Amino acid sequence: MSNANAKVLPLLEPVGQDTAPCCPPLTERPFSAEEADTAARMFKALGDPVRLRLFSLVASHEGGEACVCDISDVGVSQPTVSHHLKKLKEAGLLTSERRGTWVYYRVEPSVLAAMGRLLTLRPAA
Amino acid sequence: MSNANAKVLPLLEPVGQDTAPCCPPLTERPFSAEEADTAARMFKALGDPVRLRLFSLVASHEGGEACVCDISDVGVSQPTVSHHLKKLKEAGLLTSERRGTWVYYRVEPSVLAAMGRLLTLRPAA
DNA sequence: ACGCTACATCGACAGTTATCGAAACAAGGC
DNA sequence: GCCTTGTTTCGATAACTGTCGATGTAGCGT
Repeated sequence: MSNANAKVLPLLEPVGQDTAPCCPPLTERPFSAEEADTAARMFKALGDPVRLRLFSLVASHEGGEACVCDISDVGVSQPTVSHHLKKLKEAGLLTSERRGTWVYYRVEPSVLAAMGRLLTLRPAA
Repeated sequence: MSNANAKVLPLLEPVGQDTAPCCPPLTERPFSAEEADTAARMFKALGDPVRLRLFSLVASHEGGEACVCDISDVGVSQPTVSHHLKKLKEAGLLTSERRGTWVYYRVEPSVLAAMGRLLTLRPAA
C-alpha cells in the first residue's frame, strides 16, 4: 500500500503566501484548458453536500483539525465518510496524519485562499 | 415551455450587498445539511472544466457579458455549450438575455461574492 | 496471543452527468 | 412567403459518482 500520495494536486507544493497557487481570478481573463482543469478539480471536491459538511466540520473544529470519529455523524456510512475524506485529500484541500489509533484531518489554508482569490470580483475596473 | 425559471437558487432573490446570501464562512461553524446542499450546488456548477472556462469567458469579457457565439470555442459541440450554460444559469451564477439573434450571458456578482465569502479564512482567531 | 476499536479498501449497484447528432425553434434578410 | 444563421431542445449512450456491506489493516489493551 504505502500511501505514497500519488494524486495530490501538482500545483500544491510551490504554494507560498503570495505566489499564485493555481489561477488568476475568474474575472480577470479567460481560463486556459489547463487552468480550468486544475481549478475545476477543487471546486468539484466541494460540490458534494456531504463533502462540504465534512470539510466544514474539520475547518471549524477546535485547533483546525479533527479525527474521523469527531466528524462521522453526517448521515452516511463510515466507508462513505472515508471515501469522501479521501476525495478531499486528493483535491489537496485536506491533509491527514495518523496519531495512535486515530487519524486527524486538517485543512490546507493556502488552497482555501487560492479558491477565494479565484472568486474575487474585479477590484473596481 | 415558457421559460419560467423554475430552478433558480431559492436564496438568490433576497440577496443584498451585506446580507448573508447563503452560508457563513466554511471555517466558522459546521454546516447544516441544508446549508451544505445549497452551497454544494454552486460549487458543483463550477466543478466542470468546460463550465469553468465558459464562466471565465463570460466574466472576463468586455462589459461583463458575452453572447454564445463569442464563447463557443472551448472544444465541445454547440449543444454541449448550451447545456453547460443552462447549468450555470440554474445554479444562479449566470443570467441570460436575448437581443435579436443572439443570447447574451452575464455573471451574477452577488453569488460570486457569496462563494468568495464562504472560502474566507478565519480573520485572525 | 487475542480481541477490540478506528479507519481504509474492495466490489457491486443505482443514479447522475457529459457528450453527441439530429431536429426544432427564433430572428432577420431576401 | 422561404432561406440562412444562431441557439436551444430531444433522445441516446458512455462514463462517472455516491452509496452501501463486507472485508482488510493498524494500533491499543488485556
